[in-house]
Formats: sequence, structure tokens, C-alpha cells
Amino acid sequence: MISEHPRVRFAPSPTGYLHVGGLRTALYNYLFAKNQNGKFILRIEDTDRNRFVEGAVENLINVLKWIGLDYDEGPAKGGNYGPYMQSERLDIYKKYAEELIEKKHAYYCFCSPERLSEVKEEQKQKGLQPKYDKHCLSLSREEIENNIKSGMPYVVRLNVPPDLKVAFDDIVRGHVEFDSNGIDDQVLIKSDGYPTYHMANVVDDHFMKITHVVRGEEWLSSTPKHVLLYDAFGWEKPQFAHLPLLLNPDRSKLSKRQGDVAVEDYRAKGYLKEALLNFVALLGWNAGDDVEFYYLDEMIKKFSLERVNKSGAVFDLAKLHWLNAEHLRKLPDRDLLRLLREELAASKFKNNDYSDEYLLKVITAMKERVSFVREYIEKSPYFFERPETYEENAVKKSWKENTPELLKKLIEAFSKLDSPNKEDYENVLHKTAEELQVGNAKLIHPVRLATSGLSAGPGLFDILVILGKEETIFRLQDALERVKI
RNA sequence: GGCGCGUUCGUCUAGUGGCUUAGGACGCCGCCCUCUCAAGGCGGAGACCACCGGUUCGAAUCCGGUACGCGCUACCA
Repeated sequence: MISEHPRVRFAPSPTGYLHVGGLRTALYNYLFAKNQNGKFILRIEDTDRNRFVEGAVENLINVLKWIGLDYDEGPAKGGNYGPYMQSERLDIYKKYAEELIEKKHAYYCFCSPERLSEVKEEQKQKGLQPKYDKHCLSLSREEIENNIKSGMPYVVRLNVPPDLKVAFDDIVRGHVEFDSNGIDDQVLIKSDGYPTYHMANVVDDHFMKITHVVRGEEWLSSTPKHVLLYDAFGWEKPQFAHLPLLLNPDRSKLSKRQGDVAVEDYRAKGYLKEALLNFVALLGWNAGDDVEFYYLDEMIKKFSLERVNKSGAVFDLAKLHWLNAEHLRKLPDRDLLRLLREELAASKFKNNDYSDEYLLKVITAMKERVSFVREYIEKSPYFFERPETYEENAVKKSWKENTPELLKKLIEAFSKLDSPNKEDYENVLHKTAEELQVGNAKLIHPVRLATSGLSAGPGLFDILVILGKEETIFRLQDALERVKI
């Protein structure tokens, strides 16, 4: 059954956004496909008309594109096994539902929602498991034809045989077994003519030649129904791999209420796609070594479904944050430059002109100090504007009675420099401190405060070089007037 | 309730019967570096491997039970 070129699919329903759990499922499918030299297919499971969301499919495709999980076949791209939107495959489901009815593996059901809930209620009171009572299974051919002719709404149900062990071997969970008596006669075709997930899923996976079904654990309990369907059709079953769930910090299933769940939310917050992918990959998988920092191509090389964990994983923002900083630091400068420019364009500095050379200097100075691109601006606004205020605590700490006097001497010394570099500033400052018989710190801290308005940042002399002599002197003089003890 | 799945530091995890006084990472704390903040280096606290029983010379690792958590139990996926 292990095909040489596996075909896997990511099959989300278009509910409006891509959930990070969905991203992880998509990623594992993608990694597995690429690792095995197989195909990664995108299929849209839009069989619930009540949950249809305008633009959701486009959005999904855009997010996948942004994050770099390129699919081989799917909507807007095509392929030999389309269409890849289930709403465009209704005829296929209908045809195969009829085949199942022919074979007595499925049957028409005309029961009203009212009768269904009555039956269920009765069973509950008797302490039985609520299950459809196969009432319509015994309808005669004439009754069925008359009902249909008279326009009575109906569904098609799977005829689950009693007393059957339904078993399968899951790649991550091993041997799993269910008793068919515990499986309801699942609706296959709804009264609106649309298939349910189970029907559409099995039919599509078969005709799209899917070899491995890699999906969330919430589907594990439904898998026996799918197994029954494959058997009823006489089709070869794919391999199953059920992934552990992503959890909230309180270990409940990851939900909107307790934080962001949409990939776009994280994107909007400034997380890099590299970090998101890296983070989510490690939630339930590791290569068995100590590597935690990954690029997509390395993950592809090392990924295997056999090394996927069984237990749910808490989505830990602190680690995502660290990975983001880590990826950001390792990003090539030209990428950082592009990202910084995007960030600037969306900031209050959008009308200012900065040369690549200037921004690259800022990047070099701040690289080790930021976790998000926006922090290049937030943590060092002084590279983009003169300080408006001076950090209060820092003033208290380093701006002394004699500071103005010392700074005046330093300004004088700086003025004499001719296009100074880092060492020139440093030497002059040291020399001035010596002449004034004070420690370097007595000058360094006030200068930092005067030029940046802050007490923390890159090395002072790096800042001065970036600002340039003229601006440095201006800011020093400006501070002389504006800093109040 | 029924069925299924799961349970190793706060979190992500390594571990597939002896190499384990249970390893790594994030976070936290301390030290070093140092003009500050980071980054980096070094170190520390943190897990009676859910619990009980069994198998074995030996168990986090195998078996059974219990507890707890989660999932499913829809004409939602």
C-alpha cells in the first residue's frame, strides 16, 4: 500500500480564515509529500451551505501562498483529478450514493427531524445510546418511489452492519478498533442534495488517488465510518494518520476565546512565516535530535509521520516569540531591509526618505535587539526622528549638576572632528573625559540620553556614527536646553 | 452516559527494558562580557516519568486496572 509517490491533501472547509491547527495539518501534509517526492493537494470542503463565507476560499489560498505552502493541485491551479471544490462535484457524490443504495449499503430515509429527535429522546431516557433506528431501511421500493415523487425531503444513510469489528492501523496511533454497534447510520447525502463530510471525503480521496489521510485527531472517531464506506465501495483504503490537537494554555482545544487562532492574526502581529512554520512544526513532531531551529527545506528532509506525537500540544506564545526573534536575526539584510521599508511605509515616518545605506546601518545596529520588524522603529525611534522627550529615570540617574558643562566640552571636541568614524568618537570621548578628570560613564550616559532620549540601545558610538556628526551635535545642544533636572 | 484517544520539568519535547543521579529547548533566576539594552558564554532552580498493581535480576519504557484530560457521539466540518 505504501505508494512510491504518495498523494496527500489538505482539505479545509472555508470558514473564513486559516486556523493555526489547520496550518499545522497543512504543513505536515506538505512536509510528508515533499519528503516522499509526492503530491500535495488542496481541496475545499464547502459542503455546508449554512456556513458559507464570502471570500473564504480566496483568503485561504492567499494565506497558504504567503506562508509558502504551495500546492500541486487544487482550486485556481487545476490538476488531473478536479474539480477541487466539493460544491462542484455534487453529481459524483449522487452517483456513488446511488451505487451504494443499489448494493444495499445505503438507503433513503424520509424521517422528519421531529421523529428523529423523538427517537433520540426516547433512547436517552431508556439509557440507550442515541442512534437512528433504521426505520426507513424497511421501506418498500414502491413506498420509496412514491415518497420521492411526492417531493418528500429525504437523506441517504449509510447502512452500518451490526456486530462488526471495524479496525484500522493509524500511522501515529497504531491499531485502533471500533464496534460497529456504536456507529450510527450516518447521513451521506443531506436533504439539500449536498454530501456530508464523510461521503464527500471518501469519494474524493478515492478518485483523487489520495494515499495518506493526514488530519486532526477530531476525525479519529469518524474513521470507522470511512472504513465502512471504502469497504462498501470495494475501494482500497488510504493510510490514516491522526494528528494530536493544538491546545489552549488550560489544555482545552485551541479556541478563539483564549487568544488568536487565525494565521492572519499572527501575520498581522508581525510574526514571520518562517517562525510560524517552524513553531507549528514542532508542536507534535521532532526529528529525534536537539534541533529546534528549522527552515522549511530542512524540515522537509527530516520529516516523517512515524515521529509525530500522540498527545496534544499547548500553543505556547513565549516559544513562538523566541523563534520569531531567532528567525528575524538570521534573515539576510536585504530581506530585513525590505521588511523595514514595509514597516516604515505603514508608520508615521512614511513620508520620510531613507537611503538603503542608512537603513542597513540601523539594521546592523538593532539586529540583535529586536524580536519583531516593527521594533526597529519602536525600540529605536531616534534613528527616524529627534527625541521628543528624555526618559525620566535615565535623566534622574545620569544627568547631573555638572553634566551640561561636561557636554559642552565634548561638543567642542566633536566639532573639530572631520567625518569621524566609531573609533574617532570613542577616542575623543575618552580623551575629553580624561581631561575633565571624570569617568567615561559620566559622558557616555548623558550623550546616549541626549541623542536617543533613551537609556538602552546599541553601542553609543554606533548610534553616533549612524546619526552623523552634525545631527549628533545638534541633539547634544538641543538636550542642553531641554533636559531639566 | 457510550465509544475512542491521550498522560515525562510551567510549556514544547528526547527517551522504544540496563548507557538515566531522566537529556535538550522556551520561559524564569544568577554570574561573565559590558557605556546601556540585547545577543552570546557559563551555571542554577524546575519532572517521586498521573496513580495503583503485575511481569522481569532490572521498567518512564511491557501488561492490567484506576483517575484525570481531550475528542467524537449533527442533514458541521
